[in-house]
Amino acid sequence: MKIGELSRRTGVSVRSLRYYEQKHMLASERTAGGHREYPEAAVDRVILIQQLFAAGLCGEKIASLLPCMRDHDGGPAETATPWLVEQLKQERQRIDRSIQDLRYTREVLDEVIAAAAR
Amino acid sequence: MKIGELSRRTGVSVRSLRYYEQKHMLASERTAGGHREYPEAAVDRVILIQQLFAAGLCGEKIASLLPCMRDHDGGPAETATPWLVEQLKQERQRIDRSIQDLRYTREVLDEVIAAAAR
DNA sequence: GTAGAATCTGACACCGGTGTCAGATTCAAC
DNA sequence: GTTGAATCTGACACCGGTGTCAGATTCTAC
Repeated sequence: MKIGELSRRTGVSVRSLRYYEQKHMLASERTAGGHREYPEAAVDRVILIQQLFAAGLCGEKIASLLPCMRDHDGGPAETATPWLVEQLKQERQRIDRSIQDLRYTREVLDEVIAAAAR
Repeated sequence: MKIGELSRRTGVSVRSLRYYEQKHMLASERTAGGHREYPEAAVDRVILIQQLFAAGLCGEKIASLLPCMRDHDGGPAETATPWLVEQLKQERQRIDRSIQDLRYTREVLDEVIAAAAR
């Protein structure tokens, strides 16, 4: 499919899709004239990328992480290098801390909301 | 205490402390010569601000939220306006979604880490 | 008083993902 | 063939919290 359709189907802007490609998170074939052509699987991949962004991973880490993930169509994929594993463990810690922060802040908000309802 | 000590005790840079004041998140008295002077309670407040930042709230929201929080020293504090309550509820939703995202991403990372350990 | 450390203000830069615009080219449908 | 929609590349801007630098002023300890 073309970039416009991928944008519509994922809700991600055309601009961002091009950016993902530039940062090696998303690949595309090209038509004779140079237009991008995506396989069906690109939809899931873009959604995945968004989710990783939402979790605070930077583009570079996502790019190195993606080839190590099992494509849901069963591609065996690469294995993470020791360096990458170390990075991912650190990300994992960061995520744990983030969840704690978010839980705490949610409690704080709930208190204020409850106080106002009284 | 002076700004340098507050910085040391909270781990937040002097620059950031001044920024918090500029954005009305943190108040200070001034000495005759214009230097900032903070009460003991500022330490907790700064830590709280950091936690709210970490949860993704922007400075403006934090500034409007803070006066509605009970100071742990028992100050009765203001009550949130209906507008603010609406904002906070939206933040709460965002936080819920973030937690979900983070949990999912953590699982993804764990899979990749586990695959590499094999 | 005086020196050195600390603080003051104001300005500019950065990051990284995204929006947006311009001008050129290609695609698709008639 | 022709034309309107879609796509291409490249560039510049934004946000918001923070780093950093410059030059002036104030504080603190001797």
